[in-house]
Amino acid sequence: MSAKLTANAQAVLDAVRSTRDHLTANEIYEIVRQVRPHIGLASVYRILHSLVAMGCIKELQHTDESRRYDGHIERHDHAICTECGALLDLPVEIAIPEGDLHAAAATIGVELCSHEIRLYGRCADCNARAANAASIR
Amino acid sequence: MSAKLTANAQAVLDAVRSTRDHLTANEIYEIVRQVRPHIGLASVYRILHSLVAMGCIKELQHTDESRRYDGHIERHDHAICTECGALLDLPVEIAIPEGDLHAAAATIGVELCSHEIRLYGRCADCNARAANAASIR
DNA sequence: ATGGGTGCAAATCCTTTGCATCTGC
DNA sequence: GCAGATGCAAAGGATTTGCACCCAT
Repeated sequence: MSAKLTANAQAVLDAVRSTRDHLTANEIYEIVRQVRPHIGLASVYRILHSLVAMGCIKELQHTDESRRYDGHIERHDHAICTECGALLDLPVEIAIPEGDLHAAAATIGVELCSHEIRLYGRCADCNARAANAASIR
Repeated sequence: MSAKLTANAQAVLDAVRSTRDHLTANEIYEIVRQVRPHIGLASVYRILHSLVAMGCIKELQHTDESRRYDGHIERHDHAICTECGALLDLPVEIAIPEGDLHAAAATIGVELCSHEIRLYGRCADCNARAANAASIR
């Protein structure tokens, strides 16, 4: 792991940061390819891993689908659609007293370093789709 | 999907519920095999999917590793070790005002149905290991 | 020249599917 | 006898690895 990014690594990082979406390795590959046509998918994977290790980006877990990456490392929460599986960023922060978090972590001996809240429910798109389907019949 | 479980499905459900650990499909397969030696891995996968669809168990997303299953469907939070990746249940509930959750969900049009808090930090084992390594040198 | 980064292709791992058979009703 | 469940093997995808090559230092 070098402190300085290679051109490939820089391109990958830019791609991940270029959007608020959560991209898969493949999507990132496609984007980077426009700038560095010779890059291989394997290198994208290798670079993503090292960027995660360096803390430059975060790896997310997405229900059905494959691993996704998030270039926005400030703490933020997510909402996950129970219908289509979309993983959305929450633009607002949900506050929890630090003490509560630490106390909970302490019960199982975990040294707390960060946290995330995940909301589950039907996303706007799926709600619309459901409303639509209902009105048709 | 039948309302009544087949013997295979029952065995899978028992296996998932037999522990507070979060098992992978393979681990579940190994356990179920002791009771139903003829079951195939494919059936375990099929059964896990239908149990999830029926809401009997939950599917979790685990950073590095493969999909895992949780037989305890009451709402509970998790802690994830940033070192070894262990996914632990929190025995205590962290309270968040309902209103805050709904308000946050509303900002992106999500119809809230449940939520989960994830704590990130070093687990007890990894802490011990780190302390150990430090004392040796 | 040396070490790390890279591309390619092959390998691996997890999960799903096709299909013929078997089961309970 | 039928519909759904099952086992097996093969397919499918995503990710990783082996290896030779190339580049910057």
